[in-house]
Amino acid sequence: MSVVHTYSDNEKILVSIDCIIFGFDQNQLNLLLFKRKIDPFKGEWSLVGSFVNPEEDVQNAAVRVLQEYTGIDEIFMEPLAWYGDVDRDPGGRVISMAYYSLVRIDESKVIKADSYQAKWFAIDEIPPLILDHDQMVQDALDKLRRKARYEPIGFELLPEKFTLPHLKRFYDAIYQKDLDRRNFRKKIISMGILTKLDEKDKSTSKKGAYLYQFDADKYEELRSKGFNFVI
Amino acid sequence: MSVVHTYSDNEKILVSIDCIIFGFDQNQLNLLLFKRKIDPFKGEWSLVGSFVNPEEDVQNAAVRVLQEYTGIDEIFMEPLAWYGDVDRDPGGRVISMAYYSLVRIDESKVIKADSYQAKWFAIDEIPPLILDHDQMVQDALDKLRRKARYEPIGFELLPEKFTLPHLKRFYDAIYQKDLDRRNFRKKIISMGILTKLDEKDKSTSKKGAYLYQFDADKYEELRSKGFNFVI
DNA sequence: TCAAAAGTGTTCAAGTTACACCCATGT
DNA sequence: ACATGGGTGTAACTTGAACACTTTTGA
Repeated sequence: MSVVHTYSDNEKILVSIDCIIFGFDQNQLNLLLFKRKIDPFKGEWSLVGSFVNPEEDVQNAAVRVLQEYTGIDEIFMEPLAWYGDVDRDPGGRVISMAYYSLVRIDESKVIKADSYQAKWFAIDEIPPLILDHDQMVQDALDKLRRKARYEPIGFELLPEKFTLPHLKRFYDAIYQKDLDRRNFRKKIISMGILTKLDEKDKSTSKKGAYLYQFDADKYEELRSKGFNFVI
Repeated sequence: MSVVHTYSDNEKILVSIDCIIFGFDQNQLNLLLFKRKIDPFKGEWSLVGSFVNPEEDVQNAAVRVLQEYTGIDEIFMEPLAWYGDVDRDPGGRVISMAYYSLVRIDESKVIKADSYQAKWFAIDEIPPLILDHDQMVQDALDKLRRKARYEPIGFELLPEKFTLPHLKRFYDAIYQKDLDRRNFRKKIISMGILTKLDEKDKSTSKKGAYLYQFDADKYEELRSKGFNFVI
């Protein structure tokens, strides 16, 4: 009994990955969508995805797709969920694994928007998507909201240098409410994971707001001592 | 261009599910393991699993396996993660999706322990497992610990009727520390999701401890009003 | 000079932690 | 009668929520 043939009685299935790509501009959470290039549903709005090759790790398929479509090398990406119902795709039996990823819109200019007909959509203006992609987006949003509370992943969506009002607008968007400016400041500053810079950003006010940077090393150091990020 | 043949250029892959089955006795978190019946690694300790049939939903494959091996119909089960590296299984390219599930040990007597050589292992006495099953167990443990804090899933592991000391022992085991008896009581009782019964359980003390039941309806009602379970 | 956003401190309520003694009962 | 685990209350502390005024500067 050869090992190689051990599993040969079992039937194989098509496997794909889909990527939910979030961005954040000054006020709004955004989602990157593409016009589908293959049938069925050719020309309709869709997440980006790809079939998984038998010779590549599932995760590599996602990295490959994200690089190809956003042009970004080091992209924040996490597994979300799989979608495995028999009839989820009228094109055939396909099990899809979804990754959500967070990108800085300002770094992703390299997206081949023209050739792929890619477009950023504000989160409350997303058009109907193919298959169960609406569900995937909803699941990704839920996960992002939950995760943003307990881990400093919001910084993945902001520019390297950001102002506290900008950061607050991110949490306002995530929570769909207006946090108290003073309490927010107090809390985030007291964590000691931000570095205040001497520069100001004047793009949203005359007075200008100080720029800050997220200190990932400091965060790791604190975390190893039991610190928990919570907003 | 027929829809059915749209995806036919792409290669299929073997897909399986694996189940991490947790139980809890009086003091210990336990894991149900089985001796593997097929090569490679025949006879070694393993999670239960199965290949996914092209005609069944992924989730149904997990339900099928859990029913078959534990004899329990309505089992608590949630998706955990997928494991998709090319070389994770020397028997062939197999992508596995793992579900973790919580069972009441007292309800699972029907497990066909003899024919399957199944055995409950205390969580700190788990033997080496095949493939990446050790990793799966670790991931499931992490998820269970995180989840047990914010959702009342601990009750899935306890008998229908349980004492507060018993419940506390569950959280002690999860957190690996000794919570304060009085504060624990105060907190869990004040949530208003437990029903106190008139019976006592004397199996662990002479005085006996009152039995309680989890009130799922009440919990749902409170949750819809914004209540958050946190221990 | 004024409109618009940025920055700052204090008070109060609520929740969490720490902690010590009595109760019931089987042996 | 005593050892063992079960049950209860209170005070100190920490954390989160609410809230108003001053500063800067471009137009």
